[in-house]
Amino acid sequence: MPELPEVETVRIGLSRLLPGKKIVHITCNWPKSFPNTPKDVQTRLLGAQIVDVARRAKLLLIELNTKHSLIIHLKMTGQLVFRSKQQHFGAGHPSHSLVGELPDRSTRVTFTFADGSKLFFNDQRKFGWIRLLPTAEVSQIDFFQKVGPEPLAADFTAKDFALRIRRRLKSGIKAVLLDQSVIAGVGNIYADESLFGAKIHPETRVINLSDNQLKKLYESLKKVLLLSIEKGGSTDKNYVDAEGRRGSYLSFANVFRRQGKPCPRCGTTIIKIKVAGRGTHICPHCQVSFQKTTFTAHSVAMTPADTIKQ
DNA sequence: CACTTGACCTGTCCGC
DNA sequence: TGCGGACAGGTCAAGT
Repeated sequence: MPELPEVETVRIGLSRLLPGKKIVHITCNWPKSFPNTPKDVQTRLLGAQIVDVARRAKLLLIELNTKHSLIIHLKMTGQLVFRSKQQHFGAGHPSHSLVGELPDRSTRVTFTFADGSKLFFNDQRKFGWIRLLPTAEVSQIDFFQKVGPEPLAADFTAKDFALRIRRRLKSGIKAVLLDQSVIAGVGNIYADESLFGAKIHPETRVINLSDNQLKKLYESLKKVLLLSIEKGGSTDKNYVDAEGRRGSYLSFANVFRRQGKPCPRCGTTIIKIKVAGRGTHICPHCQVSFQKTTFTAHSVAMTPADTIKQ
């Protein structure tokens, strides 16, 4: 489930390994994973050298010296694993790698470089994709036209965050966090973790969130994203970094995949519910709805849905 | 407009 | 043991 921290971890690894590499060969056994025409590949990609590796939202951008870029979305089960010539022949794969000999059953695309090293695009569920585009056109694709700001950008303030979240006043806050056109890069794991950190129930309507709650959520979101990047992201089943290593954030997670276990703050058993069509993990004591926290004990507890109906 | 559902896919797990 | 079905969740498109 690569989200911002996982894609950023891959970017950090690839930006150390790939610049200067010259592409000499490409194979693809699932055309939907890399739908460019063979002619495009032949003229725009073979012989190209990698200049830089960048990230925007959950997308990786590999810039080439041919005024073209590769855009890669890992979706749920995508992996980009680099192997040097030594790792590939003779010495075997590195011992720290979670991934065995490559290519394997899930390998969709293989890039071979002039020095004999390789980059493998593995994707068990085939939802991910790679596309080749003129670099000048990258910012024009639909996704980049509508995607929201980077939550970790230095100039992205709590005020910016609140303004963007409040464009969806009637929606539940988790659905809004997951909406890539509001804020870039947040998926199921960091939505749950940031809401827990801010003590907000994921079904709370945005209209019922105070300035202070949104400020807390902004801080909580940035905190979990930064911690996860520090820990190399979250590996549930599939995710690995550019060298095939797992991320360890999930052992620091407070609620995600911890249903049945005690809340680290209050000890109440964490539960899993369904919100916005996603599995959602909450502490039912810490994360109560806005009304329940602001009305006195003897007043009638109203759910956010009740408020909307009135 | 906001929300839900289905599509894209495969591997895993659960119950029978 | 095998089989059907639910589930996992990023994004888009279509339907309510």
